[in-house]
Amino acid sequence: MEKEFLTRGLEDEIQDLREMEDAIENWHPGSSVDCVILGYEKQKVKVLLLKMEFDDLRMLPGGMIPKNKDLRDAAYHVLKVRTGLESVFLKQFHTFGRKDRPSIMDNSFSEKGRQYLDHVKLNYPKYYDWMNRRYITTGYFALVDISKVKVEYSSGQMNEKYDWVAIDNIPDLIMDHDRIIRKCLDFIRVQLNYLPISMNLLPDEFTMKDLQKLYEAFLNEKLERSNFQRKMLKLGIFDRLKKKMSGAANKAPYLYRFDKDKYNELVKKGIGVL
Amino acid sequence: MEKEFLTRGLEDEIQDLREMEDAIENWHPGSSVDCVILGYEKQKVKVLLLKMEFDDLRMLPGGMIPKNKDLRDAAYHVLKVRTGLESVFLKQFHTFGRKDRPSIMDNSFSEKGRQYLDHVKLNYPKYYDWMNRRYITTGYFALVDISKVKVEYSSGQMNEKYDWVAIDNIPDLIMDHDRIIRKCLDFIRVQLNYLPISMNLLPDEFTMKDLQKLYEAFLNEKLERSNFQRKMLKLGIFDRLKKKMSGAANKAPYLYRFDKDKYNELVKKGIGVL
DNA sequence: TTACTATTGTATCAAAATAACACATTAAAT
DNA sequence: ATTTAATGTGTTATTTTGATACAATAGTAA
Repeated sequence: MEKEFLTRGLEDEIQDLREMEDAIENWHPGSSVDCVILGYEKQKVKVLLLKMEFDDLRMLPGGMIPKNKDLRDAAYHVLKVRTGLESVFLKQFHTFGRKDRPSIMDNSFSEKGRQYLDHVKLNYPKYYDWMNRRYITTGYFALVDISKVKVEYSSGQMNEKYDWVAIDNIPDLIMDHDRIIRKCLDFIRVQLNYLPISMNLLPDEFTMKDLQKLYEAFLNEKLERSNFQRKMLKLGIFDRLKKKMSGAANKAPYLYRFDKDKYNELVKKGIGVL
Repeated sequence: MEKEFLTRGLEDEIQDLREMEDAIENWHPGSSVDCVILGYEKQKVKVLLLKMEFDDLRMLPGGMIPKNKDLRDAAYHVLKVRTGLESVFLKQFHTFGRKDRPSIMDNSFSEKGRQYLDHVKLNYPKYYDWMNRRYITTGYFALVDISKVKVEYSSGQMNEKYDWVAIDNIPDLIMDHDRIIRKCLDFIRVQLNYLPISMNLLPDEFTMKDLQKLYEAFLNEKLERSNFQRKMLKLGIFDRLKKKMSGAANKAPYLYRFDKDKYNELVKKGIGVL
């Protein structure tokens, strides 16, 4: 019976669910974190979405709060489990606490999904009950370099696959995860000029054009090239390197590097966020 | 025994504590809200602080989250109970979730305070236990007109008196409430120009000088008078009224009124917050 | 080699926003 | 009527922003 829902093998799944049931008593009740992990690839801002193993539903990576862990560290843990990254930009942006926030069970599951849930309900009632409650979730967003991300085969649970999805093309998500992403992007847009987005989302060396495209992807509008360049350079947080061997038939652009020290000075002065 | 701690009378207190114990099962576990209720008086920004009945400790007004209420409405409820006001500006600013957030019991109580807590512990162990756990609290701030506030004799609990305290002179507070206030004020300072502070903190009619002093109180710096005036008028959200009969020996300043409709237009355009 | 192309780095100029200061106005005090 | 102190507004210089121009150059095609 169990086997047919379990692509990872019976033992693994039973092991995971048992561990979950045991872990429950070590979790802070009623609270969770969800992470909007953002990257940048092919001139698109993308968000890391998970896909449930037993259904086609997509979700943000999230997790519970261990009783002996800071809320922020719970978010960091999610990030590390999902991306393998540790010291990246991570920031709280909002806490979602509507009374009618749907639980993970409130989705329209496929036949297979429903069967899996019935299975869990029957065999792991404590875990099922725990998941089916109201949660107040705190949203964090992370800015990461996609090329450095190695998505681990994550700690069991109900999801497996993952995808980087462009923010202008988000599919249907479970619960209120679409709202969480929207709120996150609004938050970022408002304080874009005070965030070290190029430090995190771009590779170590990049051109002004790369930087501009990144801004345009977030703001969803075109910017004027020469004025943008002037503004960025005046910030004084970019180091200009040697020329780039651009394979294009035009003047080769300079490469730049984000200067963390100079950015930190701005943060100290109250400009910029960390 | 009970009487000696209870300034409000034995029956009231027992009634309250019993109600608390009964209410516990209707509260969302592990979460709370705290409200930084800000007003403006005598050219000072002030915050509403409560004082415990049985000790000299001060705290922010806060509360639990009823299971059938939105997080935001829980904050609204606190606001209404404490100020009698309903439709005022209220905004979430941060969620505090450190694992070592002190509980309300972790303060250095006076002899009287300790006796009271022992009393509660002995007679209302369920309530005592509930209060002594870890909470993840979400901070909201409200902007209110002090002159319109009528502090109700609040729903029991451990606090009674209240005070409007200038933000540049905050006394010691319980738990991490000082940190919550600091974070709140930082938040406000950053987006001061996008908040309708004059709508809420000032009386209906005010002078440019009043407005400037309010800004200066938040920013903690002097502003240049004529430039400030020009900037405010250009916003187009203030209606100029007749002259004021200022009792001072100088040219009488105009009175202004905050124009909610014009402000709402700005909000629609993405400028300003509601 | 040379001319051409597309894009870059920088300059220019007008418009708008900001900062510093000047000055005439006026309600109340004398 | 005169004085005083703060207000409403104006002026000027400085900085920032927006729009456009133009020379420089890596590659392409001849």
